[in-house]
Amino acid sequence: MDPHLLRTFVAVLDHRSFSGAAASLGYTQSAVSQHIAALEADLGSRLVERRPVAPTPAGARLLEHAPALLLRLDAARADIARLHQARPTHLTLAASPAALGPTVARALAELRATAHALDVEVRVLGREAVLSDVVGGRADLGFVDGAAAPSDPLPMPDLGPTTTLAAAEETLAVLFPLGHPLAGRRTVRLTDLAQAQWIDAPDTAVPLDRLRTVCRTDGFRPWIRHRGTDLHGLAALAAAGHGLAALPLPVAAALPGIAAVPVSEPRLVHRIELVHPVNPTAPARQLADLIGGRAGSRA
Amino acid sequence: MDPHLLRTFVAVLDHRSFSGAAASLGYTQSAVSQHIAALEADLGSRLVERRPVAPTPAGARLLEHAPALLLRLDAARADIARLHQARPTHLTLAASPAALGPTVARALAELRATAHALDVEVRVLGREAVLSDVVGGRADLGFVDGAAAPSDPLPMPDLGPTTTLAAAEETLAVLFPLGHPLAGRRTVRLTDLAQAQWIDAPDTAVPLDRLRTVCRTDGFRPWIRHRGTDLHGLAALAAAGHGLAALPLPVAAALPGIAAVPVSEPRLVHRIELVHPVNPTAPARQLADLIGGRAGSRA
DNA sequence: ATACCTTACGTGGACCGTAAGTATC
DNA sequence: GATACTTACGGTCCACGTAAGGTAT
Repeated sequence: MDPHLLRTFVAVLDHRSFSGAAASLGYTQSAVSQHIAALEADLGSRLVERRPVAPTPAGARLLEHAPALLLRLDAARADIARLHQARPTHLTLAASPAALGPTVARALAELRATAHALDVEVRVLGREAVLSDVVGGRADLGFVDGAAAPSDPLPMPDLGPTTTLAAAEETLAVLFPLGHPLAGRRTVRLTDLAQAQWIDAPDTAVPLDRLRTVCRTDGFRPWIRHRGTDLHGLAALAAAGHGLAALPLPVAAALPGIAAVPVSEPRLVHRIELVHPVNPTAPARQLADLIGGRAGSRA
Repeated sequence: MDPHLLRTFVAVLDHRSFSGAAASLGYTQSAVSQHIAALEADLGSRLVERRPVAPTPAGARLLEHAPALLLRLDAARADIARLHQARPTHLTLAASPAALGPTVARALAELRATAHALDVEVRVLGREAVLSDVVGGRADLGFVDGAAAPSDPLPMPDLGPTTTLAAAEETLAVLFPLGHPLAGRRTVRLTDLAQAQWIDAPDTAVPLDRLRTVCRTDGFRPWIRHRGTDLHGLAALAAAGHGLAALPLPVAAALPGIAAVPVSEPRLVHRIELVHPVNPTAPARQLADLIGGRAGSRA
């Protein structure tokens, strides 16, 4: 179970092709074939079905472990790298789009007021990409958003040694096109909207499966899919009536062409969590302290 | 970062010796030296201080990742192995000593009444060993005990894909020697005992650092150390006045030579959690269902 | 017929053991 | 000076690329 073999295993199933995986990893098809054969021999099970390429049951099990293993391997390397290349004038943030609201912006402004000559970079990414950037050392600090019951934590995948901190709780809102019958309402009940047409925008809005979980329903079925992390594109879709989406009120209220209506039932908040490694860089720690001092922390 | 290198890295720091690690792994000292050198070259940091052998700061970071990585590697292998060697008439349980109380015993008896010819093996181990046996496929089901606030989960290290279930909540008790001034009390307050002499028996009783956490104090200092998983040995130490220990009341009450006094403050329970892989064997699933049906489950 | 994966084979490098070297107690 | 880790060196095995061989669409 060499990590290289696991990496090509994951790549093969990502690309659904041996040759595609080979190209993306800089191997020949032959090498990829040999990697998969070696893994299958080692584990004593066929892992990949060929033609078409798909995981067998055993392969599916391995797929539950392999990405986490590779991520953690990167995390270990990044943790050690951070020890001798701490650049105190650089700060790289990774954030999901809806996490970049007034709370984070204000704290960042406050930090820059005290620390001049701070070189800040912000990367807007999907949720898993934010976490993998933080864990892999490509970002000093991450902000991830989601919906949850008040003061409940967001569910986080296994991250290894990191620190998580509640950064903000905001009102959750639903985006309606301006002419929509509910667009004028002061509040809406999310459960009433379970059967509506929704935009499946897992990296920008609150993911639909998350809405299903917190509302304990199997509604919120996707009507149109939105990939990427573009809030205005999402707003344009919503404005044109392609479906509904859930966002934090402070972010939603600033979007053009739509009406943002707060959610009253069930009692939910839009929550932003800050994630940083256990040995953060100096500016990352300062920003975390600024936000933590305001919002209260948890392990 | 080959897993073999990580394994010898962990072994070297466990043994605090290159030659010791070599002996335990079946390598020569030379190979171990080369492994560490390869790791250090790969990560660009000295990881191990020699003479005496100890982790450098970078090595300490790696030590936070390496055991979890190796455990998860075993878990992946075990998950796949379980797919084609499910033996429906065997059931191997792993449990920490204080988890093997009446709740588990009764459920097991109930299972054996319905499933005849079931070949049961019980392994009593320390907490981490229980988890690593379950995750590594050496046990079908694990029971881990600990102290927590009522209906709070026990803190679990990263286990990868497993299912955890609250198996029982019992009264927490403190063991006193029979002549002790507090031995006759109906209840005691744990916070009053923070400065007492305690037995440090992390694999048998509730670990002292756990008591410190739930009581939010830095008391509960170890007075004598107890290694292994022997409840009667622990009771003998307590009976002879070598220190106090915390155990679940149903278990403590059955021990000879000591007085078991329930804890009234802070509000704590002794909790037992059941851990099993996501694809359990048939008997393991039956036992988990028996216990889950009685105690209520959680993700 | 043609992608696409597998197998055969040769070379270069990685890994381990033996043995000599070096540093620390 | 003894113990314990490091370095040098050689043999073996493994992993990759090239190229030929299957196989299913």
